Amino acid sequence: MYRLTNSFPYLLNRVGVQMGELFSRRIAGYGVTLPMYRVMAALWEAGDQRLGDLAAMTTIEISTLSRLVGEMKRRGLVTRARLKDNGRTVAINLTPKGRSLVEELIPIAIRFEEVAVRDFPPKNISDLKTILAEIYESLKSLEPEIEEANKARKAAKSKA
Amino acid sequence: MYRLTNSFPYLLNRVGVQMGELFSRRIAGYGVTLPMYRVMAALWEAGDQRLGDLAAMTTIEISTLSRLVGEMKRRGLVTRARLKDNGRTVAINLTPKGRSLVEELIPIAIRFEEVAVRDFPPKNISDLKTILAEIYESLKSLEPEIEEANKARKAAKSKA
DNA sequence: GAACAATAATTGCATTTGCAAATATAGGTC
DNA sequence: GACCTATATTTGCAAATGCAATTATTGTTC
Repeated sequence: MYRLTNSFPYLLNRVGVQMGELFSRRIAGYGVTLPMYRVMAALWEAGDQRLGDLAAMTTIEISTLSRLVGEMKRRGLVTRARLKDNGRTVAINLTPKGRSLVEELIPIAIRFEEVAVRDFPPKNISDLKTILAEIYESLKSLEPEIEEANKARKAAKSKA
Repeated sequence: MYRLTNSFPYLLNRVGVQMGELFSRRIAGYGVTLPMYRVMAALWEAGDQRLGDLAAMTTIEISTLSRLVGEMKRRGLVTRARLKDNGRTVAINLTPKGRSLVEELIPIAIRFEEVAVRDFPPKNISDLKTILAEIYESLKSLEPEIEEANKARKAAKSKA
């Protein structure tokens, strides 16, 4: 018998939402939101990102991210500039201010993660991380059947 | 060296967002959103929920959920009624229409989960689920230090 | 090199979200 | 049983979100 509360997406989402919520509250005093932190931490790891890449990296929808980066630029946390050699794209980077801020926040993120995983052997956690990364990749294989299902429905509708 | 992309919340969030996005698209043809599915699946598992309990179960913020349930009632998917014996609370349930709809959608959710986990031995997946459930519980222990950190900041500020 | 297609980012607009305040009801307390 | 407090839900309002359309630039074809 299926139970939502034992399903993988449910368990996943619940932890994700909750950790996000707690972390948001923890960093609110620094004047940044969770999505802002994610952007800064992504840039800290790999700077000079284009908007689209940053969107893929952070799983933030691109138009949302465009505006978010705009706000962060206004606040002096990041730079954004069209490239000389390819004016379609834009390069986003941390400012020194953004860098020093994210370097204050990262230890808090590390602390949160430690608390989350402390009851489990490191091996389990690293396995878990590997599984999560691989599942992410394997989700791509669902794309075709989504299209197909929707196409089928559409066809049925236009016939009706 | 810390890397966002190897952090637990990052890997978690990414899979959660992506699965949600794909599932949303898959069920869009049925005229329901992902949050609506979650509410229906929660009620299918355990009906006659109060709003607050349903919020806790689904990790949907309570005011958002209040409106969502209102919309779902308008669409004939759920019932909502103040209790006779305790008029503060409301009882939310699936209608027959909501029930038959969610029973169409659950197999799709099962299918998605199967695809997600098919590359791993069941033992690993059940371990993973256990870990996720336990992590969720252990997050509660972060609450006090969030309060404390914010209190400390506040005190420092008022002194300045 | 003009016209068209493809890629990248931004913006308009309607919807969704979440905090805080308001409302509704129940449970003490004197 | 009036008054205060606690609990549960809803609503006002401002901010965030995401789709679709638009803008900007590059690449391709003739």
